[in-house]
Amino acid sequence: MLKQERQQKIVEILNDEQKVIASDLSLRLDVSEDTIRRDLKELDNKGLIRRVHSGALRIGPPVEDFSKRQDVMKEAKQALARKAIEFVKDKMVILIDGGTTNLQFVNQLPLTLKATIITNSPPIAIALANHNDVEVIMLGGTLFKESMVNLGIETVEALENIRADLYVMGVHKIDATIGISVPSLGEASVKRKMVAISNEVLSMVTSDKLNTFSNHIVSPASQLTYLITDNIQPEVTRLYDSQQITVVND
Amino acid sequence: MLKQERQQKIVEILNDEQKVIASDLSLRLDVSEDTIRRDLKELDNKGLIRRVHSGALRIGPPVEDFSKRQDVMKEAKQALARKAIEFVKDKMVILIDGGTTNLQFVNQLPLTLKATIITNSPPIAIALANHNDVEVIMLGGTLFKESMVNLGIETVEALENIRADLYVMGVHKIDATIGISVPSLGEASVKRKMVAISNEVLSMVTSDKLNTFSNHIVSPASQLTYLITDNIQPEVTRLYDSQQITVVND
DNA sequence: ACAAAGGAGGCAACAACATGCAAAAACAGG
DNA sequence: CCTGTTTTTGCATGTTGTTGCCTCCTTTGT
Repeated sequence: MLKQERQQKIVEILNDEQKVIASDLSLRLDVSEDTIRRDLKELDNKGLIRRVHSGALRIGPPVEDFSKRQDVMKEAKQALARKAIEFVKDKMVILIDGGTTNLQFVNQLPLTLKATIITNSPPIAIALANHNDVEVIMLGGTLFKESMVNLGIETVEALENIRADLYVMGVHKIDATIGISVPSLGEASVKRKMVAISNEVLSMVTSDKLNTFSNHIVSPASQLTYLITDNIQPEVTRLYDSQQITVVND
Repeated sequence: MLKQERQQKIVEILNDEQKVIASDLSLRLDVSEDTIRRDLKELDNKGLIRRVHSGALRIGPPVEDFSKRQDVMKEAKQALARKAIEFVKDKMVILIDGGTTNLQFVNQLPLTLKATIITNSPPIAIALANHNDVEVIMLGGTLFKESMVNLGIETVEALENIRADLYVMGVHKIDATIGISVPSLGEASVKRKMVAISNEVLSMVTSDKLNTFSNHIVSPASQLTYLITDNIQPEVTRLYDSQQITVVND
């Protein structure tokens, strides 16, 4: 039995029975109590359950869908996504394009979120299928299979009639002076348009992508409103700060 | 076995079983675990699956009833799909909308197929991610989560400029005299448009859908070019045959 | 306060993983 | 048809993740 599977089961049990005892789980799931405790600790850290002595309690009335919250990403990326979530408010119109980090981001969105989400990435759309109060608008185009996003003039044209509160941009490469760049022309033009029609732009960037660049420039870094990163070097922060970008570190 | 083929299979298995273990896949697909891991990594990067330690998880699970329908009459649907494949030739422009039967259909398409496939269903687009010689064009719209298709005026408008050789229509209900009908208005208008711009129309219909109808009529049955069914009653066949529809039974 | 149960942290065993490399297969161009 | 190149694969290497056990500490209930 997979670890994730086991943790999912714990949450499910907790949804039915509202309290859970570690020693009991150990028998039911056929692992040691130590493992159960570690599971409970992890789930508590994610905010999915509330740990108490001898077991755990259900966190609240809303039934959490666990499958949307699996921990697959590296600690760094998880932290980034969690930070980014804070900038999302109900009733927003949010534009999201592709990328693994963005996918993790939508997986972290609360199921109770009420919003309109516009995306050109089929995997992102599917990941939002369980969010009942999110209206998903899919942008058409030619499927670019490398990164699973729809691109093309149709995509750009469809964006003409749209205004978004927040654009969550997937970033391949970023350099404080050169700007944000991608390896393909099609992606660049769509992203550029998305920046143009959005009030604020947010990007989650792991530190390995900082200070790198590719051949197609999307926009200067200064177009970013929020830069979520796990970088700790203060000079990098200053570099972006000086461009009026809100930098969020861990 | 080709790499693409293998990855395709992994996604399929994951659709059925919602979890997958690397060592298990290694046996089932008869390649080393290293290769499986590389596959999982690639698929994860594309956002098609979610990697976890020791295996991978399905990205969904998609909408509850959508995934439930997956199992129902699966055998029958696969059989129909196999029959339908014969009508697909290289270089065709094929229009496909949603539905589990249609999903089975694209899963059966040979990886070597060279074609343009236009769809308003994100799961269908994703299922085609490994077909290197298929250009996938995704139609935008508002995601209708019940059946996982994009609908709306944008969708209909995008179809204006398109002509297709073959439309593979997902059918909820069909009656020889009443025609083809669906439960929602949005679906009806998109399907109607799709019929209008396609040279030929093919539908796979399991026998339980024959002689049933819903409230929104798409078109008379006579619009169908091919009707693939597992029905064995000759009088039903005659009924459709008399409308110049090519009926294919098992 | 004391005994019993629960929990934290360290450790070892084992499984799963990433990476580099070389052989084999598929491919492209002449 | 042959040759050089790229892709794919399996293996060997060292690394990381997961689990159970152990010890020592903390909480709980009486």
